[in-house]
Amino acid sequence: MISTEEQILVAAKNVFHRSGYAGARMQEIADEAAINKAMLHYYYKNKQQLFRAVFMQAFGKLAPQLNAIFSGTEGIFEKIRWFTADYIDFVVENPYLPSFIIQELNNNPDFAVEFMSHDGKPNPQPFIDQLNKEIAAGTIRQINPKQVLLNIFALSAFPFVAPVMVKGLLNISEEEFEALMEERKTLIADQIIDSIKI
Amino acid sequence: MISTEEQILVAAKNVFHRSGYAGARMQEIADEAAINKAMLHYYYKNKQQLFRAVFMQAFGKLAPQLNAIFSGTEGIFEKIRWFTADYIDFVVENPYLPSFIIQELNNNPDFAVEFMSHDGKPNPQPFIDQLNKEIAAGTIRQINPKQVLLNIFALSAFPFVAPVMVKGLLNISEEEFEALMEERKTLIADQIIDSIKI
DNA sequence: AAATGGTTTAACCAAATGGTTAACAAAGAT
DNA sequence: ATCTTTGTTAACCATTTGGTTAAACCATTT
Repeated sequence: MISTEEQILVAAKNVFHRSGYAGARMQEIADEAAINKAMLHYYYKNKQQLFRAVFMQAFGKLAPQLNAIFSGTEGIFEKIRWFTADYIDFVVENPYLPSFIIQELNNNPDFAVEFMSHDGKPNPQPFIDQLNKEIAAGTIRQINPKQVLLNIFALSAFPFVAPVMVKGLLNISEEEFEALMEERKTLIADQIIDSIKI
Repeated sequence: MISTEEQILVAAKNVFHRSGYAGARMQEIADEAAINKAMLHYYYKNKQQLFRAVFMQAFGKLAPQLNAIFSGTEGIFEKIRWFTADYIDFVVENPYLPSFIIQELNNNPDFAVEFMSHDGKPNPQPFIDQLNKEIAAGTIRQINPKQVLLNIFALSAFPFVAPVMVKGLLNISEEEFEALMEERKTLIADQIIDSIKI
């Protein structure tokens, strides 16, 4: 049997991911957890605290993915291939995560700054240094490392951040979407590597 | 002197873009428009109607950008260079637009399907056909046109969809961000063209 | 100047919402 | 066995929120 506290967290995750902070209702979370609304406040002081727990858990899942590419010891091409495939695999299993995190960071500026100075925040500097070193050594093209990083994120994350728009515009079903994402795991890496290799 | 109805729309745009549908408060919109709350309901039946007006106006600004690349008569390379530069220029002036549209499409599934069957919805088929023709003619590489389209959107839009996350992770100021975007106007196009040209 | 019609306001209302309380049950601890 | 802590519930509360109403305002027409 799963503990009530965890039931709450699971329910809260579902509701917050589905509706965002402002759109989520405490009653809806209680219903989804099949418990009394008062229990929410027994385990978590208030909506903000509950949200914080959900958000931190969400980001806690994503952070290792980012740190892998930032701090690993592998070569750059290796890292890129590895990250894009891993990231897409992971996000297919947790489709609401990217849009949830990005939306809430956008909408709660005060929360965002507090969070951005947090310990768990991944630091891309090692990866940028690595790119600069390769550039200096002449092994890759002279491209702004921050642009490379941005491209990796953009190509990997965008379809999951804007799934409704993407499916709507491309006029594709959920299955076609997943097939596209599968194809993307190698396609993206190839394109990024092509864009930096000499 | 600007009409009250327009004052309301401007204020509503600001508040909705800032806080999203669920987070927006009618009182806040009234305050921002410096009018009585009852006026909102005099000109627009209710919150949903007001939101619809704002959303349609927002998408109405973005649609021409998309239709340009979808239905223009230019060559593909030309189109890509033109679109990326134009899109970034436009979005720098309207920074909240992409995240607003994508967020609301994600959060209001019923609204999304209704909207996706709307007339104004851009149709990418001509562009996809164009890519397929070039592939058949052997003038560009054999790449899934939908992936190309997705890449164009991802690379162009992502930084504006996740500005807080991007600025936070890359640890850059607003000015640096804008400089990056300026650089991106040509960089993105080069990369996409590189990825499809033989 | 009286009537007309659109516009604006202050006050009000019902429902929704986040949160609390007090009683009660279960489970350990003494 | 009894006391104490922890978990759970139903009822309740204060505030917020979207929305309404009726009266006042004001420009134009008659």
